[in-house]
Amino acid sequence: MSITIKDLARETGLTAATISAYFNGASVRPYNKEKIEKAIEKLGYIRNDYARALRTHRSMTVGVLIPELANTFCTQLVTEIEEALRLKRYGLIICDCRSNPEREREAVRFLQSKTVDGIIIIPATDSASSLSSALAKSLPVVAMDRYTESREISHVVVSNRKAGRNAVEDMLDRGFRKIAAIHGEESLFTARERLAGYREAMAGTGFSLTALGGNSVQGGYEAAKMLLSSRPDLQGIFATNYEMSIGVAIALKEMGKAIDDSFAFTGFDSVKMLPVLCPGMRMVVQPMHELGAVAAETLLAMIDGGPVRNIVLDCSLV
Amino acid sequence: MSITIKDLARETGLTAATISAYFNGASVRPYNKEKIEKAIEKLGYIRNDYARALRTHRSMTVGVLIPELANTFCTQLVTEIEEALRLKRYGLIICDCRSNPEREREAVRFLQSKTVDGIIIIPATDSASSLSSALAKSLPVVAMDRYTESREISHVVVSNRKAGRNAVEDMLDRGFRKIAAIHGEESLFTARERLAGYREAMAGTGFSLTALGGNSVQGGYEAAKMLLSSRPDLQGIFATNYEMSIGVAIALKEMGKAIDDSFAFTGFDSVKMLPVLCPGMRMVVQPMHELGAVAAETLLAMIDGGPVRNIVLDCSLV
DNA sequence: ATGAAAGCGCTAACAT
DNA sequence: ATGTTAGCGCTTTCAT
Repeated sequence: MSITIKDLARETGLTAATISAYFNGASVRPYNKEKIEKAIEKLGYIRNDYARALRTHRSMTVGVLIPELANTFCTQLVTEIEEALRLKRYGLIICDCRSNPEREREAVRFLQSKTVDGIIIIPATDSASSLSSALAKSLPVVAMDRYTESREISHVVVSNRKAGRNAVEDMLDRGFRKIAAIHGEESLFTARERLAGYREAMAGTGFSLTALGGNSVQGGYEAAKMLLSSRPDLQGIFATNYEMSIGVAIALKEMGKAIDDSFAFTGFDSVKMLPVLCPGMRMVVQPMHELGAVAAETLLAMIDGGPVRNIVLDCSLV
Repeated sequence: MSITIKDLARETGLTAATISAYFNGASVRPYNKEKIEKAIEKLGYIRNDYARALRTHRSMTVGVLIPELANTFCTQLVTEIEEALRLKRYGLIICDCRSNPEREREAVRFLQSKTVDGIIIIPATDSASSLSSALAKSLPVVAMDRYTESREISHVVVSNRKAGRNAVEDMLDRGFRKIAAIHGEESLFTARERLAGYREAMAGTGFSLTALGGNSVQGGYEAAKMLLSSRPDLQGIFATNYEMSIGVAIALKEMGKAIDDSFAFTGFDSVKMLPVLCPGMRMVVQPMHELGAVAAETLLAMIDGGPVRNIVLDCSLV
């Protein structure tokens, strides 16, 4: 079938154990080392991770489980995680579950059947129930973006409420008063928290106006149009996620509403798109790089027996 | 360590071989079947794919290798592929290589070390050299989106040139004459072909105007602004990929240029964004679902000893 | 520094 | 229908 360590043994006249030793950094006579390397090259040997993992109970790969591959936030995060793990010589198996808890559960089992050393998940719901099979085996798990109710897994999230509060306070500080929020379903942890931040900031002003944008471009667009036409006195909009921010920006452009002394717009996350779509606006940006790095680091620490950690990172306003 | 087939054997009083037979669909006494299922449930058994693959030389997983996780086209395609493979009970390992040939090569080896049964790749370059280690082991490979020079791998692509030609001919048919193309680097197969389609369609008109948009939102935006301001007589724009189409749409909106009898815009692929950003425009859309399905099907056929196939699918104009 | 031998969890003859 | 046995490719004592 495939080239194995035995083929290398035959080729070099050494034994499988020596070849293995070579791969695992034990000392090998320079002369033999050279022979081994030549044989690897010649035969195109690639180590079989399955066999290795079977023996060592370490696969040097971690599973990353996200709700949607189509979601920019998720893929950005995965990219950062990958970057961080690759430095530690860990591989990645990426799964998505189409925001479907049933599939999420399946995916966890898939990852376990590949004997990953740990899982980083952006949970599709606030529940950790799809992780039960992993937790039963005390497989290390790090959840990102939202909290689950589980105490056995680490969490790496941003301070959504504070980010929302800061964003709105910044608008207030600049003299805008009548600010509306366009938010996602309150069943979502992040949407709920960011909206709570808006409410905290607005509490003193006596003004409050919120519209559901369903976390979609279309939803944000429609909500913005609705708000702007029904409330011509509106002085600002705060949108609580990427997609809705895009929708709002499109609506503003379409209605000829400029970002100036009389109107402010603060969106979320849309670093690439928004600056060209809507110059002058402000944005809450999540520390993607740090999120990925910290999640990776936390997971690896757990794999090495480290404790569960709950880490909250701050967003910045740009 | 983990729960193994032996634990099931002990729990049920049967032998490992019987449990294995159960998993592989052989006939097992109903009474024992029930006992096995109960034990699986009780112990939370998850089959170890590594051990299984080690024995069977089939991992029931395929590798999917894409240039960028951040690229919508890629992730959409992966989603479709996943959908198709899941029906055949195949799992997926997704890798991205940041459009870096060196990483692509590494990723291929990573996938091989996981003994995937085959690879579906959206190549980062026109070369198949990063696949050499896979081809050396005659691992089935399907390339998507662009051709490579290799005859050992299957290709599933769209008729880019024809799509470009059709798109532009459609504009010509509607009476627009002075049509410009905003295209990507000609080193890219798809960009080159789509531009060639534009040229073929425009050949009879005596008009030709092209601008490089670098396949980015920003690039498309700038190219459109440049074209529109330098050529006020322009009657249409054809943008040859997703990102540039978005950029063009933003530019049009910003310049107050409407899609009407005097101006046409045809973009590429942006099914979700463009309709809200720029109603009335036309779009070339690639048959994502079919692409994914055909690629999956072709790969599975190859895994079962089927031949190399080169498949070209048509795009539609919406 | 290298070899011999056992075993990781599973499947595949073969025997019963 | 089930048990016995051997072995997939690798690592890991334990000898040498």
